[in-house]
Amino acid sequence: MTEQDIIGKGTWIDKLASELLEREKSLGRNTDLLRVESGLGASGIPHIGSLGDAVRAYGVKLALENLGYKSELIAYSDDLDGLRKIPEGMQEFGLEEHIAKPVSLIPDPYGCHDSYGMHMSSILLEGLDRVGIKYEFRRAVDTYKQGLLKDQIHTILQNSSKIGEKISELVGQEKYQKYLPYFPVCANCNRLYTAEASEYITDEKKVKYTCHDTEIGSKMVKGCGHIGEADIGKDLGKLAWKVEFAARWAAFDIRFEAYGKDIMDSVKVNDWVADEILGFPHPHHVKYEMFLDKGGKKISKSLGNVITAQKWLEFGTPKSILLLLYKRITGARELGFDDIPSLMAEYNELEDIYFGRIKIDNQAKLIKSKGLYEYVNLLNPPKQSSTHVNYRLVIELAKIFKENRTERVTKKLLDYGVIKNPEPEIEKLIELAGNYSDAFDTQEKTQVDLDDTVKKALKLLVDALSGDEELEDIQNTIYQIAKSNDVQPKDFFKILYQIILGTSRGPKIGPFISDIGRKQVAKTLSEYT
RNA sequence: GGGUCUAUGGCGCAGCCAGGUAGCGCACCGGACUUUUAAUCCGGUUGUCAAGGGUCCGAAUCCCUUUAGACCCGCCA
Repeated sequence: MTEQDIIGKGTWIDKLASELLEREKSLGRNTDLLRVESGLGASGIPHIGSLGDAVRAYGVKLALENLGYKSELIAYSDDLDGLRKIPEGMQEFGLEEHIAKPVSLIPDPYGCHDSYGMHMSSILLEGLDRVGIKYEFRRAVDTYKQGLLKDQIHTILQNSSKIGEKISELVGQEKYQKYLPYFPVCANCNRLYTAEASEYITDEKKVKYTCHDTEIGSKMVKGCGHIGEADIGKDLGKLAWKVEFAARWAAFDIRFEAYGKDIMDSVKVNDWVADEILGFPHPHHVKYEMFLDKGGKKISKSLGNVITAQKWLEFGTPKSILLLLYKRITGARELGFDDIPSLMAEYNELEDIYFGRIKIDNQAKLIKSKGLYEYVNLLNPPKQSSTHVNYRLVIELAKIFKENRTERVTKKLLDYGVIKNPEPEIEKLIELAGNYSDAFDTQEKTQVDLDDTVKKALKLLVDALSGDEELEDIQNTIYQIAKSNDVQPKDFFKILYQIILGTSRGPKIGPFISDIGRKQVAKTLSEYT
């Protein structure tokens, strides 16, 4: 790769943006405003994968702007979707009766938003705000209510048999050969999916339906038998996902949307509908893998193993999230909170590369790393490097100091010469690392094999440490005790580290013990004698 | 049935998506430092980068085929 080959900042985001531009040019489309979209689910607790969709779309927007174009991110909440499953941990809210209703018509069980759907969307939007992503928010409810998709729905329903056949051909799903790809909301019981769309009345632009029993997941949901008509210009129903994206892309003039592999089939169909039925060349896409948890299971929106942005931000910085999402897009990834420490370190490394403190010979890689750093800073990188403190070190320190943590850890960092002055950023880091160590400190009482001579030596040490008078030289005391009791000092130190830290090595132990507190250590050690 | 991803030294992984001498962590081994160690320093496993083929001056990286594993879709969203 030579210098002139590099596009933008040299990352996959730039490459994607340039592919998009090339496509737009060959289509001969107007490029005054290139809109990108991200869909937000509103029926479950939004996890980091949902956030990723929007964050990456925003990255593409930044890349387009960097290449000299105007762009905008639409964050679209699918809040006309029906509630299918009650999320884990939300059993006590009596949501059962709301199954199959649009999430925007279900009251917020927490009482803080206008609906269940808005509550869920807000969690995601707050996550976006906290990592610094800017977006234009739209809701399905408003979109339908205002009839913004009316023309597209009309065209789709007129061509429903053609679409039904194509769906069967493309993805093997045959249901739309029989039914319209439109789900009315039953006017009587407010449920979607139970109301089966049988006929489109073209002149009136209404869909005729009958509300009957249906199966959602493995559960039967009762219909009410109501027969009604839904006006497609209102929020009385919604398109099926297989055709809805296409309608939205055309109506909002969307030029880019990323998608997870779980909706690959829907995207395939929607692309065809956009191109062939609506005459709107579909947006450029990029597909990404789902995040899996450490067991290799899909992170489900309705299960308990949810990694939300909020939870992540208790342990890591916003930049650690952005780095995770911008460093690459391909590849299945198992993700857990234990990835946070290495991402924190990787950010510092990128910063060192950016500011020239780490040399990289390969020009292309250098540019790419710098580019990644800029994206993680949303193309607004700081003028100077921040103070780097090893996150893992702070976790270790936080494990030891549980009371007055900020002060005491700060003092240690000053002693080690890691920092020169206390800074608010460092305090924040201590808070994050502290949360991390509190949440994931699985350190149990280590099994240490002690013979009698060692026990005797330990006892002597405990006595010495428990005494009221200050010990001048704890280090030497330990050494003397070991020696005079026929214990190899080397082994004795090792045992102490194992008991106190759970490791076989550690800091110089004398000063360290006085840091933790003599009596505290004496108490810990006495459990082994 | 359809699709996607993954496969790299003993273990865990990075590098691949914009090709340019194969890396990191852990573990283990050898050496240096006569307890006084902030995760000490030096060296080490010569890795057929899953297998086979192709493109290229050059392939872990791009293309095709094969094998194994994982995941997604085939309700709905």
